[in-house]
Amino acid sequence: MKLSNDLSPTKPTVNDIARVAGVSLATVDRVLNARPGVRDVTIEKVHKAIAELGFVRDTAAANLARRRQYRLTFILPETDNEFVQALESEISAQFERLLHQRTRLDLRRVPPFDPQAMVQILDDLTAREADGVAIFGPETPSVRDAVNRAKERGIAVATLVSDLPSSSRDHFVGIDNVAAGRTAALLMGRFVSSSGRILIVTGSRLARDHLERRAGFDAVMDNRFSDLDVAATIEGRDDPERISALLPAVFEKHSNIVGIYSSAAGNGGLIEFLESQASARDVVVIAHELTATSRKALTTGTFDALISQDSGHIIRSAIRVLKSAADKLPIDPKQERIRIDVYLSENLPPQ
Amino acid sequence: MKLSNDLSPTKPTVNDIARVAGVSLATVDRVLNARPGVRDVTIEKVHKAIAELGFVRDTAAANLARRRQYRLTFILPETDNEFVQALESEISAQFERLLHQRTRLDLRRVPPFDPQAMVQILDDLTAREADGVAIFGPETPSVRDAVNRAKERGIAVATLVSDLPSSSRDHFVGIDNVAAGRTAALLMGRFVSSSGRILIVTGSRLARDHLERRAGFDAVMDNRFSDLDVAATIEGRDDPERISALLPAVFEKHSNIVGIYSSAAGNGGLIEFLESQASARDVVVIAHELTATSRKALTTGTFDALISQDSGHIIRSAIRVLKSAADKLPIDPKQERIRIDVYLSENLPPQ
DNA sequence: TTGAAAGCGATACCAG
DNA sequence: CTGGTATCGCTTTCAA
Repeated sequence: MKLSNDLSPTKPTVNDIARVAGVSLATVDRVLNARPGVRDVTIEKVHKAIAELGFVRDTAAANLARRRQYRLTFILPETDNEFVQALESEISAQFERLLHQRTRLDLRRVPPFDPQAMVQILDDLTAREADGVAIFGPETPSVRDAVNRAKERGIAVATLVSDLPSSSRDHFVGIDNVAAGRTAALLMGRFVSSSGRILIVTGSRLARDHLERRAGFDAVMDNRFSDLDVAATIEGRDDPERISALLPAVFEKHSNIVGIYSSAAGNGGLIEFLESQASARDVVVIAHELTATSRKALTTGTFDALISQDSGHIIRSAIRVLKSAADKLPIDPKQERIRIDVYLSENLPPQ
Repeated sequence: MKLSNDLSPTKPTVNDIARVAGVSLATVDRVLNARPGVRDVTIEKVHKAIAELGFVRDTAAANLARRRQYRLTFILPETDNEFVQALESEISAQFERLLHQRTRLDLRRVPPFDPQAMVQILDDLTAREADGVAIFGPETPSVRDAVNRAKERGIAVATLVSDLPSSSRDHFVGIDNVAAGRTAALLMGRFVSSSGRILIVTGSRLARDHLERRAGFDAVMDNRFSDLDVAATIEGRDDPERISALLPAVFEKHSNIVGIYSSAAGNGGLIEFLESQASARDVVVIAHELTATSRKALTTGTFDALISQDSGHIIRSAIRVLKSAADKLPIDPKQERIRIDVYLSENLPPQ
């Protein structure tokens, strides 16, 4: 580590380069920004001076001179799902702050699980009105193609929460959902004290995140906890009403349910059912996302653990990542890694 | 939410204020920076213009004009403890990046658990050589007083990992260690399958973080898992050799140890002992901090869970917090909250 | 192809 | 007390 200690190690500026290379400021700028109209020999001279001086451009000054404005668009599903609401509220929290940092955020909502609506907005977005776009939506070929078209128009694209790995998106902001499912399974296996059946409540078959969680969960269950049997699945479509309506039949059919893995949204319906059902008192329940509802369920003991991803981190990361992509600058992978958070009743954040 | 959509909402600048208030740029600057020598009526005029236009100063431009340099000093214990090493490596990772952002980092090391050495450095630090200092050290009255003196000299102070709540430090960057201990106990109680004794390996009685974890752990054990008995404690002083030397006697004395809570550093010694001891195969082990060593132990099954705090987040947060304190600007509490991470073998970050 | 000079939004020195 | 003006580090016309 070379944590130098010089008190005034004056960093080289464009002026220094111009002087050393024996050219004008304008030429230095042309080379720096790869603008045309400079002879190769001149380019060489400038590059040499840059290397020699160890010059790194001051982004703040550059953005000031350039009057750079970042315009970022978020496209989220229009739903009252608490996790999505949390994402929205993080976006508006950043809105104010970023206004004073040359960054303007725009939020669009599309009907959930509706690929066409997403495609529509994506296709209507021009590079003039957005430097980057972050989307949270279904994984379909049409969406993938729209993403690729947006990229070709010069718009940076990030996928949020649920990835579109087949597309040319710049970055995925979210967790490894297979690992999240595996983590849920591991906790389930260790928390359940007797053998029995496990019930899974999934979301939609169009959502890659839901599918991946399910796959991870099943894999660990099969390999490691053979005394537990994944016996039933409800496709809840993130809808609390639907979930609470479907649950009674499942519990009637299977007598020995010892665990429930709620891998998507709509936890309200699950909680309502569990709290009205004395026989479900000892069932181990593991769900996703820390929200007001799930937090309460964890506190009262209805839920045993939560697998989560930090909505604030996701939004801040998406913003940083899109800015970097727009400027073709590298990111700090460590800072942008979204953790698979595990919450128990004792490590909940304050409030 | 008012996510406006104007394409060019030209933010007001100091020039606009000067024009509207009918004064010069210099006067606007005086008022903006609360400099003396301006009549009250003039101040009023300027303030009115500022409010009217909704002006917010562009920090980047201000820092450019001011040639603002942030000088931040980190003081860490000089130890080969992996967690501290991770903090150091995060500091040097930021060093390069920040060099191009008008920020210079300086790292000083002091002998561990040595209050006087810390006091010395703190007292020698002048406001000219540091805008802020982040310290990770023991909690003693002498350190507390030195922190207060540094604050009085105009240096921003943040405590890292282990707090000094009685001092006038600006901010604590780390986790709630009582809650961390409680979380460890909850996992312990749910993972252990039979009744028996629990062994605790602590660090130092001078370290507030270790004491707090211990208190949290004991509280939950007592209240919630009465079939488990915290029967023995080793004061490991973060020293692997010492820990592996002390363990055999404890295991000889107590036959039915079913769980070990390693609440401090020095995990290497614990792992060495456990892996050489066939009888310890089924002991549930919960330790702190994700490091290369603990990661491996979690992967092989020697450890069952890890309670951790993200070293990258801690360093980045300390930097943001100290900068804000130096500028007397507010922070984003949500972004600065360090999470109590729970790691199981399935949710380890890649690599 | 190249250079001179005028900003970007704010600060600070020097007069008056 | 107040104003004019150079400057920070970089970009961007406009001419040459």
